[in-house]
Amino acid sequence: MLLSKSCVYGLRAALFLANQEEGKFVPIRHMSDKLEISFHFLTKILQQLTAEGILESFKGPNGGVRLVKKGNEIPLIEIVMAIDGPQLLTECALGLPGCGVQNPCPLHDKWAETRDSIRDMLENSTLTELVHKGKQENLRLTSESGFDILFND
Amino acid sequence: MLLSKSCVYGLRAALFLANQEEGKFVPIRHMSDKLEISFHFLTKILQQLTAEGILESFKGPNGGVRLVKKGNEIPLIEIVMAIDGPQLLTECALGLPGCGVQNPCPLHDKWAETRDSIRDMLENSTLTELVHKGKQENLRLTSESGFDILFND
DNA sequence: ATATTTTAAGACAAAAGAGTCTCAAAAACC
DNA sequence: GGTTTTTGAGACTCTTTTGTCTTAAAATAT
Ligand code: SF4
Ligand code: SF4
Repeated sequence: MLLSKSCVYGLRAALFLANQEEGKFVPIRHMSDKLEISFHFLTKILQQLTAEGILESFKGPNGGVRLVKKGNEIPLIEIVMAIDGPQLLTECALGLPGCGVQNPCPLHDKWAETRDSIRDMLENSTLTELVHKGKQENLRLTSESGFDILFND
Repeated sequence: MLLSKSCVYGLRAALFLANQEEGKFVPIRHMSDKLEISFHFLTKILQQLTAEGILESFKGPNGGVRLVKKGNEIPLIEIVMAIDGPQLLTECALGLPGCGVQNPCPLHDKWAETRDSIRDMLENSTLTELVHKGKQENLRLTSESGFDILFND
């Protein structure tokens, strides 16, 4: 898998938050219900995002979690870096240690292209952008079986 | 990681074989030594490739393993499919089950592009192609620490 | 103050991936 | 025939990822 499960869940939660009223704290429980992710697992993941300064949290009633920046200022790459780290963009297809431009393996050129296209995708898509696209096209964020349309609900 | 460890090892071994005299059986032990991969682990992986008809094996002295087809007829994708299966090209970035064109998630378009670029890379590079590139540019296939240059050795 | 709601932290368990080991089976050589 | 060399098959262990659970701490409300 390109992204870890944690990262995918983090992205889904971030998209969910970007679709909420700005500045409002959203309880993790609410998100875990809507997104069909284990509450405790999601909590752990969002704690990482909080630690990285992407989310702010607030305890107690009316508490929850919210985006620090506006959704249109957060490219997907920020979330991916916070959870999966930079390996995705530094690691190589053949998994050789110490790979680099100065001593590349035979796959380097093609892989570098591909990696760039992955980076482009993650850098040039913001949360808000995807949310808007989701609303316009009535897309879903949860599983097929869930019938729980995130956008426009 | 994009590819599993098994898949990476399988690819490295396949490149190694493509660089050997055509039709010669190469003992797995020899490869595991050269490529710095655990013999038993590599054996298990190559057994998969044999089961998939990508390799032929022969037991006993002078036995070993060899490519069924010529290296220039084997795109990387064949090895990847044999070991990691088709998930890489069917799975989605957000990991939603039942994803598809008819009911896509908001990331679909950009991810589909990226996935295509991965498929292109794997379909349009043959083993021989990479071996030639490796020879021309004196590239390596093993780790930095190993100093064990595969090509031209 | 006390009870309630929420995140924080971390122990714990289950599942998957990576790697090791043992023994069997086939082929060759003597 | 017996020994050696090799792959085949599968049990087993170790590690990482994924997921669950428990307890603490902060905030609120009554
Ligand atoms: S040289 Fe390029 S393709 Fe090879 S391991 Fe390094 S980054 Fe990956
Ligand atoms: S719709 Fe596209 S991006 Fe979304 S899960 Fe399916 S394949 Fe992936």
